[in-house]
Amino acid sequence: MSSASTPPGARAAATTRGRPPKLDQARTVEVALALLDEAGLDALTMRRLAEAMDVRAGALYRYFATKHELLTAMAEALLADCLERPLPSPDWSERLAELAHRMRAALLSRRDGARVYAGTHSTGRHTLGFADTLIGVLREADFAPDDAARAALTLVNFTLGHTLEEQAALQVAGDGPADPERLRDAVTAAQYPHLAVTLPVLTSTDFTAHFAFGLRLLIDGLRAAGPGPAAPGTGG
Amino acid sequence: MSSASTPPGARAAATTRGRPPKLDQARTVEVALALLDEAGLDALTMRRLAEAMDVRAGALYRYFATKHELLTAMAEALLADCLERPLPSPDWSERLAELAHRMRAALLSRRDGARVYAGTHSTGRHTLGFADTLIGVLREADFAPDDAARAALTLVNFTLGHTLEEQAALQVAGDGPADPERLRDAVTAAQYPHLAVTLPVLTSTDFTAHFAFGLRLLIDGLRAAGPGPAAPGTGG
DNA sequence: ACCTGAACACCGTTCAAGT
DNA sequence: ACCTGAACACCGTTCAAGT
Repeated sequence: MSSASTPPGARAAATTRGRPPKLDQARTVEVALALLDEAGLDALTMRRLAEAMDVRAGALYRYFATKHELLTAMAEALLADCLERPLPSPDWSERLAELAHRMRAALLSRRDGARVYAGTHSTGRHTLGFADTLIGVLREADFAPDDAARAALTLVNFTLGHTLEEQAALQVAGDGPADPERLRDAVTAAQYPHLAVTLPVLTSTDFTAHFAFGLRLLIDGLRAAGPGPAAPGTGG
Repeated sequence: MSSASTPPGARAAATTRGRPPKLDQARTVEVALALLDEAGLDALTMRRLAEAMDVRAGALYRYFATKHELLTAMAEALLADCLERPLPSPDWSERLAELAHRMRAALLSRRDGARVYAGTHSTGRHTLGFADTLIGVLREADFAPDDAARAALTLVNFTLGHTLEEQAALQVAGDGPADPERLRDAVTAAQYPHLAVTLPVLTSTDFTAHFAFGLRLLIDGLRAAGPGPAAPGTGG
C-alpha cells in the first residue's frame, strides 16, 4: 500500500488507542488526485488539499515531508493500472506499443497528469514495475541489455514529451486565444512555407494519431537495429 | 527584436522625452535567463528578478502581462542560436540529427531550460523558424506533408522529454540521496530482474549517448517508412 | 511614460500547544 | 499520536500616486 519512499509517519500505532487518525497517505493521495482533476496542478495547494480533507495544512506534513513528496506519491499512483491486465500479444513490438499506450492513457487519466509525472521521480513499485516490464519485453526479444534499457528510456521520454504537449494543448481555451489560433495567425503573418503547408496536421487534435505515428517510428527503428549484440556507438 | 506575441508596452515613445526607461523586454529576458542559471526555475520569482534589475516587482508588468508571458519570451530566447550556423550535410538524416542535437543543446544551455520550454508555447520566430526548418528538411527529402509534420512533432517531443529527464537528473545532488542511489536501493530491495541487469546503463550519466540512441531509432524508423505518399493509418 | 509604495489574496513549511 | 493555531518568510498581481 505504501507509495514512493519510506513514509515518515506510516508505521501503524502499536496498540490502536485513541481516536483513529483523520488522515493517511493513501486517502490523501486519492483526494489530491481528485482535486487535481477538478482544479488543475496550479490550484493544487497544500491548503486547498487540507481543506478538502477537513484538516489544517500543517497536518499534511505528518504524512508527506514536502509537497514534492506528495506529488511523487501521486505520480506513482497514476501508473497503478498499467500492468493490471496481461499483455495481449506475444509479439514484442505489439507488447511495446501496448505498454506505451497504457502509459499515455495513465498520464491522460488525470488533468495535468503528465506535468505531475514529469516533475517527480518515483521509485515506487508501479513506476519501477513498468520500467522492468518494458525492458523485459525487449530482453526477451533478444535485444542486448544496453539497447533494451536505452530503447525503454527513449520510449518513456517520447511518451512523456508527447503527453505533456497533448495535455497542454487540450486545456487553456479559457482565457486568451487557444494555441492553434495563435499558431495560425503567426504562420500567416510571417514566412513559414513548410508550417503553412502542414498547418492542418500541426493544429489537428487527433493526438492519438500523432502518438501512434511516433511510436511506430521508434518501433520500426528498433526493428531495423534488430535484436542481437549491443549496437555500435555513434561512430559508423 | 520583439519576442513572443505583441508586447504591451513595447511601442517606443513618439518623442524621446523624459529619462530613458530602466527596463525593456530584451534586457529583462537576458537578466531573467542569467538568474535562471544562477538560482533555478523555482527561485526565479518576479520579485527576485525585479531586485536584480534594481526595480520594484510591479514595474515588470509594464513589459510582461504575466509571469507566464515572461517565461514564454525566455523559452523563445533559448532557441535563438539553433539556426545560426548552416546545416553542414546535404543528407536529410544528418540534417535532422543536427537539428535535434541543437535543440537539446539549446535547452541544456541554461539551468532548467527544458522545464521552461515545456511550460510555454512560444509562437516567436525562433520557435517557428526551427519547426519550419525541421519540416522543410523532411519535405525536401520527399516525405509527404503529413508525415513530415508528424515526424517533426515526434522529434521535438522526444528531445523535450529526454532533456527534461537529463536536466532533472543532472541537479538535485544537494539535499537527499541522488536519483541513481535511490534507484539502486529500490532495485536491490525488490525483485526487478531486468532493472537489475541494466542498472549500469540506467544510472549512466552519458546522456549524450542515450540521446543519440533514441535519435537513431527515430531516424531509422523514418528511413524504414521511407519518403513517398502519406503513410497509412494504424490499420495495417 | 515609467516607476514606486502599498496593498490584496494567497503560498509552503514549522512548531509549540492542545487533546 | 495526531491535529490545531498561529506564525514566518515568502509569492503573483494590481493600482493609485508620484515624477
